[in-house]
Amino acid sequence: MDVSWILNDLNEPQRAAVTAPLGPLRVLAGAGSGKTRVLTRRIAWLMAMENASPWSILSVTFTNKAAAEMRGRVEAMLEHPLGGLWIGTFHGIAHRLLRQHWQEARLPRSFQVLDSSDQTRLVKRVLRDLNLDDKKWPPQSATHFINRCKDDLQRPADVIADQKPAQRQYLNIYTLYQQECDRSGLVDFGELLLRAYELWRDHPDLLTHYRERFQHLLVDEFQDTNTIQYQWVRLLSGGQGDVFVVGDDDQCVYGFRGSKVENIQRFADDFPGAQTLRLEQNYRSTGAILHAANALIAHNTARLGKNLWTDAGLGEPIQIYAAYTETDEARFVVERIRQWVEAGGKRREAAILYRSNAQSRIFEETLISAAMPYRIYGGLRFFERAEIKDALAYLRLVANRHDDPSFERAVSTPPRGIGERTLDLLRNTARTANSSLWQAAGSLLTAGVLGGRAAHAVRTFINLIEALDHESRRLLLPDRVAQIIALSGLRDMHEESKLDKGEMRIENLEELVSASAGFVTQSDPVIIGVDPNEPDWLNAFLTQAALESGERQAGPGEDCVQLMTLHMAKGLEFPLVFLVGWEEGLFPHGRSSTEERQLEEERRLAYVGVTRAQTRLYLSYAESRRLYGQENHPAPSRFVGEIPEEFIHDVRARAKPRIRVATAPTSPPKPVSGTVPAGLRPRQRVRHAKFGEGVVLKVEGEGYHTRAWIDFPKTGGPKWLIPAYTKLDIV
DNA sequence: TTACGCTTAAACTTG
DNA sequence: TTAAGCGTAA
Repeated sequence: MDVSWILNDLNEPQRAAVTAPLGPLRVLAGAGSGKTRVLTRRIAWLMAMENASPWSILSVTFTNKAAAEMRGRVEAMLEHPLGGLWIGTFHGIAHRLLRQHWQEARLPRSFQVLDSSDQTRLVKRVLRDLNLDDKKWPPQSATHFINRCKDDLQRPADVIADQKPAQRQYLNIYTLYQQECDRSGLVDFGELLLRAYELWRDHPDLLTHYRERFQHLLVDEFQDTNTIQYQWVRLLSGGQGDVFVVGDDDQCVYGFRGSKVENIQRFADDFPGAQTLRLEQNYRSTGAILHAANALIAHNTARLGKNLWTDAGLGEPIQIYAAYTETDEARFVVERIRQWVEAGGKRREAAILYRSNAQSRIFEETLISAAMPYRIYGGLRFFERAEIKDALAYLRLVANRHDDPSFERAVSTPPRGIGERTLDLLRNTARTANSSLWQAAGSLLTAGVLGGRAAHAVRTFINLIEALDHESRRLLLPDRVAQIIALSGLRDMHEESKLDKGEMRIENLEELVSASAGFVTQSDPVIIGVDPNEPDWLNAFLTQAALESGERQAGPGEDCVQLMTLHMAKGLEFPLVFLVGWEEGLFPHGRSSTEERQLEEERRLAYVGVTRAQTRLYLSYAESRRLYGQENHPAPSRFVGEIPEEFIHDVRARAKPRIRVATAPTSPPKPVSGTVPAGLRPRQRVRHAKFGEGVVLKVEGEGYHTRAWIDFPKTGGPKWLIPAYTKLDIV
């Protein structure tokens, strides 16, 4: 059988990975080494050569974007649709399982998915119920505690009761929070994974069924898995079988949300017979950029070890700019982008990458005054906007009266005369009766305990929701959404608003209507798990809204400079990259610089940043920075000092020696391999791709400025070559 | 009950 | 600096 269409344009290690025999396999894929390509080709290989049906393949990614891309690439390659092939995020797949087996998972049939802000609201309510001061017990910390427990497979009963009273209190919060969720049929993101795990753990028959079905398991970005995701993979595969995981331990930058770099490291122990392959050839960056990245990451300990190399020449040196102030830094960056564009480059080829979102403002201002189009990624996403959340609260309440977080939100927007006092009464009633707020409202009305004005307001609200449901029930989803937005009074509220934001909010609400229309036309009922005969589109749409909080960046074609955090840049590449704000306290972030573990994560982030660049890379820091209204004089980041001098060009002379902050146990940078200008001596024999073998006659200059007079007897005599720009192999 | 001015605190982020 | 959260006035 002809498999060249799968294997052509793959290098040797890539080919080895794609064609590896079935069994546990770990592919350590460095930045820019063709990771996604290997994954998609592996799927094609399984189907072509291992006779795998699409039905038997499960491919897991972390983001919806990655899942969509993977699906698209596989479909394009195989030229037919892939019914039965599951490609999705961990959460998406878990959700699908729970919809299918809601009874075994002990969930109500129409359970709702909570997104993180819903979760925070619910936690706040629990804090109030427990009479806890949210100064002393920040809702964020409580939420974090709950999520970390779930990430680590711990139900409240499994949490080891610590002596520390703080732990105890958080455990109380967790317990009550979970009771609330269970009572209202609400499932947060961590719960999706935990329930799906327990579903299999507690139902061996189901587990067997899925083990038999999914013979081939593929996991992308394995370094970012947390404990439960890792255990879920183990459970499904039974510790053996065909498990193909791809990742790069040097790019694990999500430790703060539970991902464990150890998972990729211990894979070989937990999956007996596991093979490891390394993809180390980089197709993205120049030699100088790669050497710098290698040297930087070599300061981390506990790595699996990997050295990226490239065929490309050394390229330009990395340019470091020591700015006077943050304003000067921004001015410098924008000026260099202007030059890039003048020289024929595209604006979209330039990326400004920073550690934290607060840094974007100054660049934004500078870009505006330079009249240069730009796009900032990140920030508020579509489904997280307040006006959208308001509308969703009404939709959810229509779908499920007992959704308390939505009740609370809808009842007070737009203001309708139901305030804190009445709400408190509702909450107390609901808590004592162990019922939802909706039920509490009903019983308070019949009991006649509410004052005249409050009673009227509550009754109006109840009637409104009932009316929204009845009058829109027969409509198609988009019409239904539109009607609910209109009748809820949300639309009027924004129309009457004097702020100019009102107009934009109405546009967003309209966008929500078209999003629902698009959802209906584009979704396959089977994939999203609704009954094709009697589709509950509203519920499915609401789930989608929580699960995919909207990566709908207004994308159309204007040529824009790209601004984003280093985290968001993972997986992307740009010809021209600016890594800004490399200052102690900012990067590494002040909260991370004390603990070695966190510091290493920061360094991995630096590594991710450097390896985003294809041809030209700038690093910059400000000697003086105004931060939170205060003047600061930070030291340059220790990471600057970890990049070898020989790959650096200083745009402005800096004070030397370069500051090297002593870091605890670090291994010395490994010697760089490949095309280093050093090491050329007269009489040395070298090989050049075009001119063949030659002999070095004379070497002039040092480091970047080395040039060599080399005699190529077979191809027309001696030539001046600059090792920085051409690849020379020493024979 | 709602609206406005003062105090406070400040990472990264996918589902 | 700025955005969000809280206390007080209307």
